[in-house]
Parts: sequence; C-alpha cells; structure tokens
Amino acid sequence: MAIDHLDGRIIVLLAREPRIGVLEMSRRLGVARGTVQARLDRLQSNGVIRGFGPEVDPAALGYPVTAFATLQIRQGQGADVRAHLATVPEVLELHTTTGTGDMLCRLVARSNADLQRVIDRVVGFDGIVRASTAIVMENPVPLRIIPLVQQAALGAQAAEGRET
Amino acid sequence: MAIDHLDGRIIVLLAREPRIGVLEMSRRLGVARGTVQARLDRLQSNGVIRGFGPEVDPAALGYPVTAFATLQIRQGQGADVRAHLATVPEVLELHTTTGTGDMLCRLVARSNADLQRVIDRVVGFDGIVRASTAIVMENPVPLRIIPLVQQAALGAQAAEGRET
DNA sequence: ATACAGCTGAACAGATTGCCCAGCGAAGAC
DNA sequence: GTCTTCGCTGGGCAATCTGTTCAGCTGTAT
Repeated sequence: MAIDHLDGRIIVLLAREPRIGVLEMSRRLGVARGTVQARLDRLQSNGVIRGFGPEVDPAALGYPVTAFATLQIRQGQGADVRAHLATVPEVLELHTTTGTGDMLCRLVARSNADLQRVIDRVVGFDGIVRASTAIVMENPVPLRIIPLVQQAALGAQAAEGRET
Repeated sequence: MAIDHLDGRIIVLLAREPRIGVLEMSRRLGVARGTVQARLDRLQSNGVIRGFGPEVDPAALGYPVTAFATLQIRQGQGADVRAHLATVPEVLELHTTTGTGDMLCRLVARSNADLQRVIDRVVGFDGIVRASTAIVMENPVPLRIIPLVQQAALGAQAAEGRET
C-alpha cells in the first residue's frame, strides 16, 4: 500500500520534470521501460497519483489575492452551505473541520476590494452564522508533496531494512 | 494578460483529460494544431500554467489525516519559523496571513495520534508562541481551478463584447 | 494603404507510446 | 528441497505524436 523507493524516485522525477516521458525516465532511473510503465500504472490505479492536471496560477489569471475564511454554520445547514459554496468560482477548496469554525475555505479575488465582493457572496447565505477571514500575504511554502513522498519512500526502505 | 475563451477551453480540456496531447486537443477544439501549441506555450511562459506535476494523494501515501494549524509567531522570528517549517515534510503548505494568527499551515499525518507528533514537531520551535489546530473531517470541495478558469475566460469574452 | 499579429493546413524526420514476448532471479508456498 | 508466482529485463513491432518549419489568409491597428 505504501510506496517503494523506486516509486518515490519516479514521483520525484515526474514532479521535477513533468514532461519527461516514460522512456527518458527509465533511462534516468536506470531501469527498464516496462518497469517504469508498470509502476506508473500501479501508482495511478492505487490512487497515489491522481492525475496530471495543469497547475494553474490564479494570480496569472488575474486573481492575485488569496484568503482563508473560517465559517460557522447553523446546525443542520451544512449540506446547503456546501452546495452554495461549490457554486462560487472563487472558492478554490472547502473543508469541514473540528474546532471553533465549522468550515475552512480558500478564496481568491482580483484585489482586496474584490475580496469584499467574494466574501459577501460567500457569506451571503442563510446557513452561515459568522465568518472570519485571513488574507494571505506571503506563501513561503507553496503546496508541495515531494518531501512527503521522499519521507514515505524512506519509510519503506527502512521497513525493508528491518524486515530483511 | 488575462485569458481568452480558447485558452479557457484548452485549460479545461487539459484538466479533464491530462494525457490528451496537443494533436487530439486541436481536433476536439476544432482549431489547428499549431494554434493549440502556440497557446500552450504562451500559457506556460505567461505563468498561467505552472506545470503538469503529478497530483499525489497524501492519503494513498499513508497520510490520511489533514489539519490546518494557525500559528502565532514571536516578533522578528518569522524567517526562522519559515525555515523550520520548510524542513518538516508533513507541512504541505505555509502562508503568512493577516488577522489574529500570523501563519497558517496545512499538515498531514498518518493518524490522529501521529498528528500529535507532527504538531509537536511543528510548534516545538522557539519562535512559535501559540498554535491552534483544526482537523479536517471532510473535503466537500477539493482544490479546484476549473470554475475560476471558466470565470476568467467568460470575463474575457464579455470584455470583447463591450470593446467591440 | 500598409505593416503586424494570429490562425490555418501541410509537410518532415525523429522520437515516443502501447503492446507483445521469452528469459531470469528472488520470494514464498507446498 | 522443489515448485509456482511475481516483478524486472531487454528486445522488437507498428502506430502515433512531437517539434519545427513553411506559405497563405485575415482582421486590426497605424
């Protein structure tokens, strides 16, 4: 279920040079092409690799402002609120959480002024009791997965070591 | 700077079927291959499309628990804290924000128990005054970009309409 | 009127893909 | 100890796609 050292190298390589292709990968990794192909197939059917969708930069689309909003929801209105938020394009993701807030969502906007419009649209819905927003100033660690992959791959290696 | 209707269709198509290739795309969109190729090149050098890295599911790697931590930082320790958090593989992203917290980070862990270890590692650093964590229970809207792309593309179309 | 930028349709060689096979070695099952 | 299974190797095949270039066309801006 977890990943192998070779799997880890495949993912890391793919993350660094996405356009690389199976053949070139097999060359770099020093294994047969069929092996890489089989590993990739397995990683994808495992669900470890969900896909290769393009990473789009909202800032380049004209939405340079990012914010996180914590929402408090009226009891029993969860489903409605979820459906509402799903219709707002500026809502990039939505989580339900434990803690004081009930939901946390990531928003983008064209400007700080525009953020007001987005927030109004987000919270202008009956089931939402209260919202508190934090505007993102800087993003010192952009969404990343490589360190975790390496960690997981090393874990596998360590396990091998112990088991053998 | 913003994107065009055709750009929008390209991105959406690419998001839905990432392995599709330029040729097939040109067929589906009813334009010449060269056009799609030129658009893609432009989108990438624009920075609108950052890349095509594999989307890895942390849950499938053995990290099914996600949490968001809000951190308060001691004045002037920001840089150190950033550097510290960057070394923790379970920290998937980090933002500095306005509001009561100073930073917001996304964490993953192998289990709720393991989350404690991760949080200890995250906050076990001198510059961090306080941390409050919200565990993610559900993810009704996974990170998405398509609606925003469509919005941006429609905006472009509307602008055309007005300008012409 | 004229230059420019973007799109089209076509062509080319070169590289890659998906798929197949037989052989090999290690691990586990019997 | 022997057998079976599994994963990896190295090779080959036809089909497809890529990167690149070209000339011609059109609408727009100067």
